[in-house]
Amino acid sequence: MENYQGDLNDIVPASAVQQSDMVPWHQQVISDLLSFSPSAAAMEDHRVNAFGDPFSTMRDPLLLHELNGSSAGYFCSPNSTKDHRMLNIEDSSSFFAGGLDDMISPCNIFSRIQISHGHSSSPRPVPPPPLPCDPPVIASFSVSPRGHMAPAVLPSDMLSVNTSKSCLIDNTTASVPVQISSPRNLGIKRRKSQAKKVVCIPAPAAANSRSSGEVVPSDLWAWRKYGQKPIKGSPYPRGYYRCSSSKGCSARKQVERSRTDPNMLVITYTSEHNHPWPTQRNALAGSTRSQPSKANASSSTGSKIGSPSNSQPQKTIKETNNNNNDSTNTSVKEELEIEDIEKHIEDNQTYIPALPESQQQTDQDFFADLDELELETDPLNLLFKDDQRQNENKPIDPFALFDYNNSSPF
DNA sequence: CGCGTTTGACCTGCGC
DNA sequence: GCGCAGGTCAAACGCG
Repeated sequence: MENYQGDLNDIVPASAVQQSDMVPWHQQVISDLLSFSPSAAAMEDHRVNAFGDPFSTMRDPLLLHELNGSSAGYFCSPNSTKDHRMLNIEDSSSFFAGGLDDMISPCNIFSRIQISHGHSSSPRPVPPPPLPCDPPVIASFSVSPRGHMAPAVLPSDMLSVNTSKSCLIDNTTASVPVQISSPRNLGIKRRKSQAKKVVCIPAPAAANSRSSGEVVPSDLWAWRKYGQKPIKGSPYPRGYYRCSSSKGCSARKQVERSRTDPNMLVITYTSEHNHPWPTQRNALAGSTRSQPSKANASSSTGSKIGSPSNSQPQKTIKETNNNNNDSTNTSVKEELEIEDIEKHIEDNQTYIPALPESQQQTDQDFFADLDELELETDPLNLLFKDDQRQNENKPIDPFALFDYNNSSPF
């Protein structure tokens, strides 16, 4: 945790993106995801060293931007440099003063998912040009070990401003765009100094809700709920999840609804995954059995909570590893990929790694399945489907990251 | 029977 | 040091 470089160092402006400028980001996202290989651990070290960000090792679909500089292409205009992803806390005042208005106005769909970067060290980002559009629906925060959260993009009604260190998600003071309170005025308590990443996403549709009414967007990781607590001042409880993909994984996330905008879910990621992200569908789906999906019913993963001694091998993980990783040769490949990625970064280009044939097959199956899901009523889905049609070689639905298997998150 | 969720109890950090 | 509130544990329960 000490490698975190400051309180709000990991603020990242979620640059507004102009769709026309974008390489199909979902393709890149998925490509990025699919590029994972067993020797990723080696890469993890590389990334940590390179960025000083433990979260850069995570392949969480909601955090997958961390992978490399090219990820800026997900949410940033190609004109932006990789430095634009970062914001130093020291410059936060000017950041909020001058850039927030711009930053909270991404209007295209790509900005609907905004993830904060843990990278730090760069000067104030250049705010993207304001775009006339509806209010953004995604807010992204990064929480430093001291619990300070930094907004990347926030719905204006979810922000208020104070003086400096932490940003409360659900402040209701709408008069000022952003509230930054003192570290002692944290909106989210934390047990210890622990790096967190906060992502706001639109709450999944009711189809994904549980009996309790809770909606839980799924991502590519398997999460197991281990607790739920009512949060003072919020009418909505907070759910506590831990990664069930791997029994040794310490990754956790908290899911709660925004107090000010019940349609928004605030997901706080804590700790990091210590294993490759699951690529197989049965591992991709959320671990909630109450969800309608049957296709991945066999995906029961993880150990029973409170039973770390569970010695039963995790079928999902084993399969994932077998499929993904064969590898003795991946190290070399990854090294090459890193170089390639870096080159793309320098060129401000989007890096789209080529997939091994076998992996492509698997992924195609996966996305082919996803494509069968009923998404026709979701404009976003339609949009992306359209995009897919236009890009035959990009059979990837970016919002599958939230597990369409369960429902459209939007 | 295995696995995930629920939920009350307990633990722990933080502010006063 | 105390109390509050967030975070975690783990037994009970439900579902397939």
